[in-house]
Amino acid sequence: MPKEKQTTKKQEKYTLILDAAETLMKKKGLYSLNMDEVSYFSNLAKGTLYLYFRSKEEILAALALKARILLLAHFEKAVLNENQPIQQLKAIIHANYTFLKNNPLYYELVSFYEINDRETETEEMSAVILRITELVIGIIKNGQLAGEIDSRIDPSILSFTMWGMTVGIMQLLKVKAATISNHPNLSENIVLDNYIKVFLDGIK
Amino acid sequence: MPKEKQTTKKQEKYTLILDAAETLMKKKGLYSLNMDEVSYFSNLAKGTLYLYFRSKEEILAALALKARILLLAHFEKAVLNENQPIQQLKAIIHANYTFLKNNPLYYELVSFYEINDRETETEEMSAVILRITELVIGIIKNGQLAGEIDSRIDPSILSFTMWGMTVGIMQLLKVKAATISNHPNLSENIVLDNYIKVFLDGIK
Amino acid sequence: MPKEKQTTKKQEKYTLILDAAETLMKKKGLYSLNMDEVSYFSNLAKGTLYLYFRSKEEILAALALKARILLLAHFEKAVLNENQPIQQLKAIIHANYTFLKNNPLYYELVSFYEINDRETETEEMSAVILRITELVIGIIKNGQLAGEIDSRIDPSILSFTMWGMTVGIMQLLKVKAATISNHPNLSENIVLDNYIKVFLDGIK
Amino acid sequence: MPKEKQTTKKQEKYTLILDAAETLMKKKGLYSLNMDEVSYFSNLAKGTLYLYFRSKEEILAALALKARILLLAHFEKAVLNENQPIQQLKAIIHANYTFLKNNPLYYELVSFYEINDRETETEEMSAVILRITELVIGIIKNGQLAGEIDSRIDPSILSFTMWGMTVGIMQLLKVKAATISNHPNLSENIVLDNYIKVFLDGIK
DNA sequence: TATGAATGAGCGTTCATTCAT
DNA sequence: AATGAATGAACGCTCATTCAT
Repeated sequence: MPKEKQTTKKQEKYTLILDAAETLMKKKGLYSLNMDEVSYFSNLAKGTLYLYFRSKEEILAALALKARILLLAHFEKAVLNENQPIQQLKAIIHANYTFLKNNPLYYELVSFYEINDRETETEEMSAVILRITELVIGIIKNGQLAGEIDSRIDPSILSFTMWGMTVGIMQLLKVKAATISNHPNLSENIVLDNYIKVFLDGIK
Repeated sequence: MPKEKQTTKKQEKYTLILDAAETLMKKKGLYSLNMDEVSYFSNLAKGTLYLYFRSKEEILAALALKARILLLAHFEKAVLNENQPIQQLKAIIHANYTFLKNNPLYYELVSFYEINDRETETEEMSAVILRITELVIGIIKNGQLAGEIDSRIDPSILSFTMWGMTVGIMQLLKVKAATISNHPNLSENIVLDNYIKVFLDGIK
Repeated sequence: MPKEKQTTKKQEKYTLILDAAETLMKKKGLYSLNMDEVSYFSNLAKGTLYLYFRSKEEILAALALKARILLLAHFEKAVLNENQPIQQLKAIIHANYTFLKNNPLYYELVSFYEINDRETETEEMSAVILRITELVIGIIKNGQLAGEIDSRIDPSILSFTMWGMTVGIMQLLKVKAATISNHPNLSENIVLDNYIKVFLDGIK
Repeated sequence: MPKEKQTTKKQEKYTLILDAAETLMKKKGLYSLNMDEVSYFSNLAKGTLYLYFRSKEEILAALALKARILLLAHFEKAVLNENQPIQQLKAIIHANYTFLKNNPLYYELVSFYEINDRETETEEMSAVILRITELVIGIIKNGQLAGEIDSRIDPSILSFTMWGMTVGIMQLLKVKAATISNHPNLSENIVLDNYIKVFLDGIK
C-alpha cells in the first residue's frame, strides 16, 4: 500500500475519533466525555484510540485547536465584509458572539483553554491565537493610520486587551443568560452593544 | 457546657474543614479536592465532614461565598480611599487585580461560579454579587451626576458590562502570565493600565 | 419521684421511639428506616434511642411484636363474630386479608419475621404466634367435634398448615397485585375466595 | 483467536462471577453479598465485574433466573415420572420441597423475587414462571378431563392459588424448621403431607 | 495496526453505634 | 437519664490507561 494511502487512512481514523468526541460533547457537555463512549461511537476499539491520541487530554486539545481555527476563519470572513477598521473590529466582536451562539461547544473549548492553564497547550494552538492577534493588530494599525483609533495605544497591547474583554463579555452572556432575560431593561444584544460602544469609544 | 461555647466549637470545626479544603485546593487546584484528603488534613473522620456540610459541593460553595465576601470587602475598602467616581472605578479594577494576585484560589472560586452555571449557587451567594453590582452602580451614577461619565449609558448595564470585561481581563492576566512576561513590550501592569484607559475613555 | 411515675415516663419514651419508627416506615418502607430519622422524629437524641433499645434491630422486633399482637386481636374479634367453626376459619382468613390491606406495614413486619429467620425473635414474639395457633387449633377441634372438619387431621398440624398457606396467599396477593388486576378473569377477591374454597373443601 | 473461543472465554468469566457470588451467598446469606468480595473470590478486579454485569442487582437477577430455570427443570422432571394428574401435582409439591432442601439459596432467590416486587425482574425471568404456571395449568386441565379435579374451578386461578400456598408452606418449613423438629408430633414431612392432603382433597 | 478484556485506585456518601460530657 | 458530636468501615460504581494477542 502506498504511503500516501496509509496516511490518508490514518487521517480518517483520527477524524473519526475527533468526530465521535465532538458529537458526544455536544450531547453531554465538555466534562463528561469518556473514552468508552468515544470508542463506541467511533466504532474503534478503546486501545485504538490510544494509537492516535496519547491521552484523553490530547483529544480535547485537538478539538480545542479545531475550535480556534474555526474561530479564526470566522473572524477573517467577518473582517473581509467590512472596509473600515472600526467596522471591522465591530464585526469581529459580533462574529465572536454569533460563534458562541452557533457553536457553544467550540466556544466552550476555546474558553476552556483560555481560562485554565493547560499544560497540553501546544505551539500549534498558540499559533492560531497569534494569528487572531495579528489579524486584530493589523486592523488596529490601519485604524490608527486612518486616524480612527488613538495612535498612542500600542496595537499589540490593545489587541491583547480586546481579546480578554471580549472573552469576558461572552462568558457573561453565556452564564448570565437567565439573569439577562429576566431583567426588564436587559437583553443580550443590549449588553453586547453597550460593550461595543464602550470599547470603541475607549479607543478613539 | 453553655450553648454559646458549643456554638463556638461547632463554628471552629466548620472553619477547620474549610481551612483544610482551602489548603488542599491551594496545593492541588480547585478540581482535585477530595473528601478523603479533607478528612485527613482536618484530622476529622470522613463522616464528620458530613455533619457540617451536606456534600463536597457545599464545601466548594462555602469557600466561593467566602471568596466573594472578601472580594466585596476589598472593593469597598478600595472605594473608600477615593473621592472621585472615576478614581473609584479605577480603584475597583486595581483591587480586583491585587485580589487575584494575592488570593489566586479565591479568585478562581469567584470565576468558577461566574463561568459555570452551578445549581448550588445560593441566594446568599448571589446577594454578594448584587452588592458588588450595586456598589458599582452607585459610583457610576455619581460619575454621571458629576458629568464624568456619559449619562446616556444605563448604569446597571454598564455595571454588568464592566464586570464581564474585568473578569475577562483578569483571566487573561492569569492564563497568559507566561506569554506576557516573555513579551518585550508587555507586562501585566501595562495590559491592566491599558484596559483601564480604554474602559474609562469609553465611558466618558 | 415515685418509681411508678418514672416507669410511666420511661414507657412514654419507649412508645415515642416506636411511634416515630412506625411513621417513618409507613412513609419510606421497612428497609429504609434509619436511626437518624428516628431520632429526629421522636425529638430524642440519637444516644437516647440506645437507652431504650439495644439496637435498631430491637426496634424492628418491637414493632413486629406489636404487629403480631394486633393481628391476634384482629383474629380474635373476627372469631367472636361467628358461631360456626367453618365460618370462623373463613373469618380468620378474611381478617388476615383485611389486616394486610389496612396495615400493609404491620403485615410486612409479620411476614418479615415469618420469612427470615431473625435471631432476634424473642419468646414473647413466639408466644403471640402460639396464641394464634391455639386459637385456630381450638376452632379446628370444635369443627371436628361438630363433624364439619375431617377428624383424622391433627389439629395442631392443620393449624400450622393453614398459617403457612394463608401467609403464602397473602404474599401472592401483595406481590402480584399488578398481575392480578391486569388479568381479565382475575381479581384479588376471586383468588382469595378460591383459596378459601379449596382450603375448606380440603379439610372437610 | 476464533470468535467461538472468545465467546467461550467470555462465558467462562460470566460463570466465574456467578459462581463466586453464589458461593458467597451460600456462606453469608442473600443480603450480605458485596462486590468487593465477589471480586476477591472470583480473582477478578472489581472493574471487571462490571464488564459482565451492569450492577450488583444484575448478578442477583442472573442467579434468580438460574434458580427459576432449575426449579422449572425439577418440576418438569417430576411430572414426567408420573402419569396421573393428581400424582403429578403431588410430585410438583414434593419437587418443590426437595429443591428447597437441596438448594436453599436457590429457593431463597426464587422467593426473594416472588416476595419483593423487584423492578429488575426481566421478561426472561417472568417467562420461566409462566412456563411453570402453564405446566401446572396443563395438569389441572388433564385432571378435570379425567374427572379427578373439580371442573368448576378455573385452572389458571387454581394454578395461581397453588403457587401461593406452596411457596407459603415452603417458607414455613424453612423458617420454622427448629420449631417443627422440637415438636413431638411434628416433622417437616408430616406438615408437607398434610398440606398435600388438604390441597388435593380441596380440589377434588 | 488493531483489539478489547482487564485493571484498580479512586470517589462521594451513608449510617449504626459509641462515649465524653 | 440524656445528649449529640464523632466515628470509620462499608458500599456500589467509574474510567483512563495498559497490554497480551
